[in-house]
Amino acid sequence: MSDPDPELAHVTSDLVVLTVTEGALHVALTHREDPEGDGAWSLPRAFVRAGESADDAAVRALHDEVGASAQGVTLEQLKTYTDPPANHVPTRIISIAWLALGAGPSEVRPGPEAGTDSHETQWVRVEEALAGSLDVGHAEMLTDGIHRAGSKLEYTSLATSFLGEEFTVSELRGVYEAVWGGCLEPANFHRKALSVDGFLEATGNSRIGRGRPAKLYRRGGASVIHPPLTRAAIRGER
Amino acid sequence: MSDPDPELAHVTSDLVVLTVTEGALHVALTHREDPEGDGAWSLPRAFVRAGESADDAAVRALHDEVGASAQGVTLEQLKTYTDPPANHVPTRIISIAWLALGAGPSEVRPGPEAGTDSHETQWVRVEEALAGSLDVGHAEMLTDGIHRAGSKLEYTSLATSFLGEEFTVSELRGVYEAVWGGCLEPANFHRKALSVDGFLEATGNSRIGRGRPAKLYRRGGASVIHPPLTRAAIRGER
DNA sequence: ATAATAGTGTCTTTCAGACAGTATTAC
DNA sequence: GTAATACTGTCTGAAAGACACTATTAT
Repeated sequence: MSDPDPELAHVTSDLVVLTVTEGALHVALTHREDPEGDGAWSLPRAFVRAGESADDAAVRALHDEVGASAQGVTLEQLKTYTDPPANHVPTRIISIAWLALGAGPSEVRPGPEAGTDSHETQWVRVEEALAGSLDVGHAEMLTDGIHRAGSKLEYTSLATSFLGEEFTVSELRGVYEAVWGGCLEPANFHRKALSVDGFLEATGNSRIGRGRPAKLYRRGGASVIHPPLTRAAIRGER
Repeated sequence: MSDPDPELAHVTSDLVVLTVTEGALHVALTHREDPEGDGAWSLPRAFVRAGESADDAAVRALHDEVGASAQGVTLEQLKTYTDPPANHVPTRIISIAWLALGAGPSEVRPGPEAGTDSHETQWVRVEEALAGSLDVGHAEMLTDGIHRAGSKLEYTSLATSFLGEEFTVSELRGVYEAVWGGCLEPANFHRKALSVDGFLEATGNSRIGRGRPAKLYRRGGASVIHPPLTRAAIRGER
């Protein structure tokens, strides 16, 4: 491994933090206040410090910039991005992208006076985020994260990470519909979701709404869904 | 993103190069000749140089250490490893692991006199590689790579990457059996593999063997298998 | 009652998996 | 012929998807 020109680089952990609110998939973005006014949006990120692993940095970014603890948050490495090789920055930065699910937006945006420093993190609909001006490379990370989340919904119990302690089958279906971007047959989804061993666990409680009250469930012990909930069942636009 | 202590690191691309020979899954390993005699085995790797992307380094490692061109080789990023944070090396090294499929062992081991420098790369059965003394972290990369390859066989046409230009359905089945570590019902596999649109394309040729000659196929245009070839069909030991 | 949502019954079709049976070669 | 491998036919059971139907609330 004789190598004439190995390069030194800074390393960051960049987070694709996804959540489902109001039936739509949202991503956490930070707004860097550019002095020139036209500040860009970017994913929450943190440099990997000495003695720290990339995981540690990801957890730190989650805490400092999103204001969420790593408790109950699914954190999974997505991919590492090394392009562009050199812009005009003195040292190269390589970015390890992470997918974070389960950091709900309830804690964020505590009001104008509560913020200690400027973690101006906002939850933006993913379509808007992709249409707007994201930092270089961050759009790719976001689409990669959405695709990964979509795949994992099929064969893992990941969808429950988007929800609170107790949830209804409809709310669970809403997660699938938001991430996959389509409609699912409520009746078939209901049967299917309950048929998977260890996916859902009845709590005995109910939630009243506009129609018949829905039973509440918590996530079960299973992490793999078999047979999978296939994306093929999506119908129509939304 | 005020960060008090961002660390500089070297970056390497480490390759998990898998192939199927003699019905068994093999991995390419390089033997570093340690002066103390007891040299360790490690995955082929290359430092990411200035102006180079991690992909470039992976391709270079594939060429220099495995002696394969990137032509026809499926190269896919696996994961980035940042532990251990600091051993006694002055600068930290973070490793981007890649999965490489399709670099057959036919070109390697050109005989003792042909090697320019010591790319003493050998193909080792994965069970042996995992049992032996791999470099720190490389065992984890190898198991991650095997798992990833196994998953991708289910829903992509990746298996054909392990084979040459023309192959029989039995040879294809052999790939699945080697990677998944089990037996598949030949009759059902045959029907299933041929039923997937765009997976296999008949060439019209045949290969004679011990029994009835088998028709030859080349890979078709499809990259996704639907419905998937499920691992659930594995039976028995081998 | 009506609307709305939750949940069940049931029918059809598709497909996986088992395995019997046929085809084509080498010996 | 036998052995061996390639391939086809057919049966069965499980599950997906469609959709009609019942259940339970708010208004």
